[in-house]
Amino acid sequence: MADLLEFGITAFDELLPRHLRQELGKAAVTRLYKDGELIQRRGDRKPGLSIIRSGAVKLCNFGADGSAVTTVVLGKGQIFGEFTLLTDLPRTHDAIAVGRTAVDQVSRSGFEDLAAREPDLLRILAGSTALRLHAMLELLDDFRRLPLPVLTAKILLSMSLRSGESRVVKCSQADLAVTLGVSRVSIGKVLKRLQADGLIIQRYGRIEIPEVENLKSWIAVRDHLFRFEA
Amino acid sequence: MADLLEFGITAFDELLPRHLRQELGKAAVTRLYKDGELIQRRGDRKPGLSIIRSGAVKLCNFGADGSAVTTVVLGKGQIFGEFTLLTDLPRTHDAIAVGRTAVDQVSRSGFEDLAAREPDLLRILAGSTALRLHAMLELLDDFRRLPLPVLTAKILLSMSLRSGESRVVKCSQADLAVTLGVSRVSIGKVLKRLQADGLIIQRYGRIEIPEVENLKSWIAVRDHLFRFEA
DNA sequence: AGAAGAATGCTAAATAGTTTACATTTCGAA
DNA sequence: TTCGAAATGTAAACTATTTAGCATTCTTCT
Repeated sequence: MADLLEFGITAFDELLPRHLRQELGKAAVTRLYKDGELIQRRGDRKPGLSIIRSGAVKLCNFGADGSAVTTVVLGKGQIFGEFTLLTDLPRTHDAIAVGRTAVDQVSRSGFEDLAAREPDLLRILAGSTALRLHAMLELLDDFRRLPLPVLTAKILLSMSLRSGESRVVKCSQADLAVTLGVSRVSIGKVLKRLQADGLIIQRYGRIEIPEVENLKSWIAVRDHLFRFEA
Repeated sequence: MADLLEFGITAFDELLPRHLRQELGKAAVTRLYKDGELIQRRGDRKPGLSIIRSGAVKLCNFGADGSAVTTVVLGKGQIFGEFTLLTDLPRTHDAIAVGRTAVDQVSRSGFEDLAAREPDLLRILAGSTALRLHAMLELLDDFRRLPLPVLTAKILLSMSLRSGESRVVKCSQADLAVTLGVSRVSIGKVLKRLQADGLIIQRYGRIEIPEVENLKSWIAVRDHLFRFEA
């Protein structure tokens, strides 16, 4: 499974100054999960903040009929559960470990105590949430506006920048299809076109981007709102 | 112009306790705008919080070629500009008044002063942002998963609940088309079907929903993730 | 009441995307 | 090294959506 969304957003943990990161670590209990293990269920009333230390976590919704939708996959340094601290909502998604995963759990009271001593904490949490909201607004615009090939290219670009190796995206066609909400056949056709234009190279279970700059300018020609600041 | 998105979300102003609302009012300068008047430009560096008192504000992005995309339309009690308080971002969108509009502007320093005296303020702002993020995550899921007729019905339902009269949505087919990112012809066909099923009545510049419950159950049959909590 | 502008209705041809089904390739584990 | 699972390639029939154009209806303003 590849990173699906929330690419290119500075992780919460990276926004924290060192001393806050340490304090938060003291207030946390680390738990390990195996691949596929359930971390929380939608509707759970145990409030708290969860910080991913290693591995990844996918947040899903399950329908009455058992069908599942993955809303987002979060990686190292990213958080979930902040809704339970800031609002009265229960856990809004099922959370499932992707690969071996370590998660720091900070209880509501642990968070409240620290936030009372360190007012910056709440501000950083709010800032992190605001950044994510901003990214989602832009992403939704893209989904509404852009034809599939351009949207695909843009998403691939984001994914490549988020991953360490900026030239390789680990992601199957099937994953991409789900992410973009289209069929695998359509994605196959689009990728074929992008490859024919020399923008990507298709591999087994991954996609290579030989020249990131070429991809950027290809997108820029087709998306008048494209700005590159990341 | 109709409300486009951000339906059904409790407005920031409604989350404030009375005394905070008053304090914030004292720190604010109210400005009036005519229909279509520019309130702010993307990239403006004047940080502050803007609270809509009456009328509406649309947030847009303009492309290099002059093309415009409306990201969201906000109504009474809703806010914008909070990104400039919580992050280092400049104003992220152009803001344009829709109809005669009054906006309270609270400067960054005004907000900071009040937030220092009233720690709840920041918490409520963070909660409001979190609620909006949550709504956006669900909305993006809907865009990816749902066939157009179901998505259309769901959006109409949200819009109807947000408006005072819950049985009427003021919205042209062209507005709806832009909101959903499809052509007007497609929307026309979808609405025709929904009308044939007795779920809506098309009028000139508005859509009526004779029985909200019928619409809900029609959606529930077609969207296994549909939950109605609002 | 009449005119103008806004919104809707409708059609036809072209394009895009889905579904289904199966063949082929790649990778990793036995 | 062989086998099986996962991923990709491809094709055909079908459905959905777009584009472009014009006719019609509704509303508002004068």
